[in-house]
Parts: sequence; structure tokens; C-alpha cells
Amino acid sequence: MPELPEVQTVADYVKPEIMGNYITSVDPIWNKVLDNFDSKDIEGRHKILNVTRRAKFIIIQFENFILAIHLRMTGKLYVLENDSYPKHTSAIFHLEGGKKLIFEDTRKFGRIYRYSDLTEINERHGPEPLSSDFNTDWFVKNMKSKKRNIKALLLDQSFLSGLGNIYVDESLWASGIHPNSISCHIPKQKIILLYKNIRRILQESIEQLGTTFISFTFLNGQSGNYSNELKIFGKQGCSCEKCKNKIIKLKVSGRGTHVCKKCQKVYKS
DNA sequence: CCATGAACCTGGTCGC
DNA sequence: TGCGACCAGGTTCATG
Repeated sequence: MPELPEVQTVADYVKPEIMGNYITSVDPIWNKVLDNFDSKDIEGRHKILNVTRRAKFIIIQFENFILAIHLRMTGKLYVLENDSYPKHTSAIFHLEGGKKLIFEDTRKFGRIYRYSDLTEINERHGPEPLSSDFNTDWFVKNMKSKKRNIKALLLDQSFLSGLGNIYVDESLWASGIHPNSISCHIPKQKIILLYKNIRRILQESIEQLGTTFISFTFLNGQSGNYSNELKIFGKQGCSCEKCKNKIIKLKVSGRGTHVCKKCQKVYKS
């Protein structure tokens, strides 16, 4: 599920379902799901003031604290009204009136954090790619000042937040930059092109409610449609839409990586 | 400072 | 059909 557009989609879906309601308790079904607090720490009745997103966290805002939910690889968050819950439920938030907010997570990597506010998350994360904090001057300056593998750098949440394996591959392909390029050797004009493509691709994906593989449904049976728009991710063996060259898959920065060697140039010196 | 690999988990897929 | 190997949209930690 979880890169910026998918997390945004989940937050946008959950918000009207729970905002204004009260959380009365949390059941940590998986014993490690509450990362830095205990269910006793939120005993009582807490009004949900807002549901937003920061980086890849879903932020639930209360009067005096926030809960930050990270879906990691397989986390899902949705509202249920009946009494049963699925096999891989990691946590259940009980709401007043009988609704439940279900955190389902097959691989159990997902975590819930309690903070007083966004400070700690902000300290460990780079700018939001769709905000004005992320601009071409900042991007050029910080790409040029680092000697990093470009794919690893774009995946680094402390540099820029929200991108993951799909949108990094898509953005680099759209910009004609090979994932094994070194950040400081990419020409300024290419960095500006990459900037524009990151913003365009994320925005378009949010409009399509994100990318959904397999059959995860979170909007009453709907799911994200951006998978239809993918140009390079998962397209190994297919021919490149721009140049008809065969798309290959390799490993970069420890991750499966999709590339067209003909139209993505390696900037290494 | 940077890269790499393992760890955290479960389930799906592919080859034999 | 069965089984092992390998893979998966993320992050953190140890090591070189």
C-alpha cells in the first residue's frame, strides 16, 4: 500500500468516517504494534479533531497528543461497524457509537506512535514533495552537495519524504536518469526535470487514489487506479513506451529496480 | 559520510 | 500436489 499517494488516499478516506467521534480504547492485537506507548496511556475518551498525512504517516489529531500510524508494507486502515475482525488485524480502535477503526497488517511491520505533536516526525523527515518547501533551488543545491546514489537518496525519508520504490522508479524513468547515477553528477536541468516529474507523478497518482496491486479495496470496493498509469514499475520484459527498448529489472540500493537502459542515462562523473 | 546486508513477518509465485 | 527458493509498495541497525 504505502507511499505518499496511497497514505494520502487512506487518510482522506478515513477522515470523514471518524472525525468528531471519540476513541474510547485501543486493543493491540499484535503485541508490538504500539511502538512507544501502552494502551493504558490513552485510556479515556479522546475526541478526534482531524486526520491528516505527514510523510508516510497517517496522523490522528487529538486535543493534547497525536497518534501517527505507519502502514509499512502491508498495513491497511479502515472503519468497520460489525463485531468480527480479520485474521491479520494488528490493532483495533474502539469508537463511540460502536464503530471500530481497524489496523490490519499481514506482515506485522506497521507501527503506531504517540507523540505530543509533529515535532519528532518533522525532525527526522525531509520536506513534503508537494509543498512549497520543496522547490527547485533547494533540490538542486542539496542534490549537488551530496555524493549519493540517486535512488537511495530519493528513498531516504530524511532527505525528501513520501517517495517509495514505485514513484522513485517512475520519476527517474520519466526524467531519463538511470537509478545508478550519482546525485552531484546529474546536470542542473535534469534535476529540475526530475523535480517537475516527482510533483506531477505524485499529484496524478493522488487524483487516481494511488496505486493498488492485487485486490485491496478500501473505498467500499473501490481501489486506486494509478497502476494503469505505471510506465516502468513492474514492466520488466515489456518495451519502453518512449523508445521501444526492452525494460530490465536490476537491484539498486537493495531494491528491485526497473530501468530502460536506452533512455535513462547513468551520470557517474 | 556512504553503501551493504540482515532483521522484522507472512504469503504468493515460480521452478522442479 | 508438494516443497524449497525467492520475492514483496518500508525502515532500522550493525558493519566495513
